Amino acid sequence: MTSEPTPAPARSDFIRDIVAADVRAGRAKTVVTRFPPEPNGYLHIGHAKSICLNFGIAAEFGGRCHLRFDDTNPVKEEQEYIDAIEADVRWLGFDWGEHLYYASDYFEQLFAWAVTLIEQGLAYVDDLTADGIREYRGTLTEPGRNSPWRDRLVAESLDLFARMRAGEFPNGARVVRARIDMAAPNINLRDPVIYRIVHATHPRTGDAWCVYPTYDFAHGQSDAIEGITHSICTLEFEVHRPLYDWLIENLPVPSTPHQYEFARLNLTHTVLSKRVLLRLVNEGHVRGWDDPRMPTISGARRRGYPAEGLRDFAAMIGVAKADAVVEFGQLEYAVRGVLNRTSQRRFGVLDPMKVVIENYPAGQTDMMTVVNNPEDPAAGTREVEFGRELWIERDDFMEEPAPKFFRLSPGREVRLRNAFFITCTGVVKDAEGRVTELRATYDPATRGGDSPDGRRPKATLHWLSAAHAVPAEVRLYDHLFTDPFPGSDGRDLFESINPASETILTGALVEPDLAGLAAGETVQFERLGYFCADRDTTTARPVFNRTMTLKDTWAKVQAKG
RNA sequence: UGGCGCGUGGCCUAACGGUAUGGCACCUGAUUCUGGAUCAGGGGGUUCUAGGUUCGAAUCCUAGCGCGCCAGCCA
Repeated sequence: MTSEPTPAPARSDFIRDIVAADVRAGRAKTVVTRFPPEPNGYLHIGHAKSICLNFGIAAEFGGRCHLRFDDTNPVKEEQEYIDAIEADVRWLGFDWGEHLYYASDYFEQLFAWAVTLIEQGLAYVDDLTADGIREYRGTLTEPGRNSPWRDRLVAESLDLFARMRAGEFPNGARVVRARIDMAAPNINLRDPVIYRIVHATHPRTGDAWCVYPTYDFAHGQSDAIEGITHSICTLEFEVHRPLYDWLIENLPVPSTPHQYEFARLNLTHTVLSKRVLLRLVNEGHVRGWDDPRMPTISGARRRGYPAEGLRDFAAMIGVAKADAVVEFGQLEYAVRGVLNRTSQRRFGVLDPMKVVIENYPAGQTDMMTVVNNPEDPAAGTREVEFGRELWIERDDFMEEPAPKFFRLSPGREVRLRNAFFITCTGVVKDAEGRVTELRATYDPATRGGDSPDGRRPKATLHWLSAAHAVPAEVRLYDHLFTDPFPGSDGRDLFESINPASETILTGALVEPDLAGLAAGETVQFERLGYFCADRDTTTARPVFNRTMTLKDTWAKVQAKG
């Protein structure tokens, strides 16, 4: 039996502490959270952190988590994004059950509540233009001034709001604003806009509306309608909380949700901003939202990151309020841990070099029994063809071995994994003097990879039978940005896009059965890393994405010089 | 500058007034048919600074410094 790795105990954090205290004190009978994406782009790893937090808390406290699309801005939102977001959340391993909602489901109620506010003198229709509103808003240091329309008759505002809805006015002609305090030190309280005119077709409501609530007016009220107890969002909304609370207090909403903020995720060597990601896609820097280099959930999936790895990562980095930039290596550590125990091993040679075993009979084929996954005995073994002509990795040979290089070189013996010991007896060179082929002898007594006399070569190499290996395309991936902090210090982040973020190898060779690997399946190419069949793969032309390399001590030794 | 928030080894994070936690990274050793994995051990922190309260401060108070967010009819 395999011992299941004990899942990291869900470490507590300040939000879980708050939820626990609320449950203990009876302030929340059932914990209800929500993940509220705007369908204006694909989800990224930062969203994964939020998804794990919201769904995780709901599960841990026996509550529920809603998936709610914050679709209040039809000019930026699309059905394609809605579909992709649902697929990504599901793939990540979470289930919202019956609780799929849209802010647009509440448009009628939201409109009615805006009317309520107007009736109470807590909101008004403003005829100022966008520029006008900006001028009246004041600055960080100077208070704003009241709009000339701030004290207009309630009846007049009501009439105008109805006509706004009826489509009598063009975009931007008027807005409705909450009537709070134009001198408030918190600018979000200086009569924030709660409704605006947008003549655009909404992905769900079509042309039913031409007035749409702003985020501030829609979010908290949607939370209240759904009975959300803990509305968890990122730090940039902290300054909106007083407005969130003001609206909940002044409206006859059915429940009293509270907002809590945590620090969004930042990762080195990449960018977690839908705006920037959209540009990378639109400007063709990548092949799409699910390009394996993208930090999107769909990109991670195509790259070969398992959902469990992303969840482990989220648990590992924790949740706090301090702005943080997590090293990319920590993500890789989490993902590699999952891949190590779940991936079957195979042989793949990225940069092939021919080896001829001179004392092995031509035309003969031997079947070697090879372990599929040393971490998982249940994965069993497979039979791999061995012959006189083999391929090994070019990097595994050095004519003049560097210090600490203990792979193959003339006169040296190494082990071919699960096969035989071979000794390099000679090299063949081309006109420029470059080694193109090796000659070797094998020791028949070492069949299977062990020597009866106890000899233990310092290196074990992966290999492929030249007569059986199949060609494959292998796509190597590296950081999307060379700069660990793209765009910091005012630099243009597009200038630090890594030109070598993708390297396509067309001359790689793999074990024959890999031609049939289904898209999305991951294997470890022994000694090289984890590779996943890309969705472009075909039996005739297998294509693999390198998810990530193995930890490489030799590379580290080399780097030190 | 006004408001809000945040500063704990290279990175992330814990501490809830009782003498700095854990993970990543790094180093060493063991083990190994992947220079992988695993196991064991190790180095590294004047907890941003300066005052104060207290028997005792990373925690509380004051001041300063640094960083982030807010002046969309984006979210």
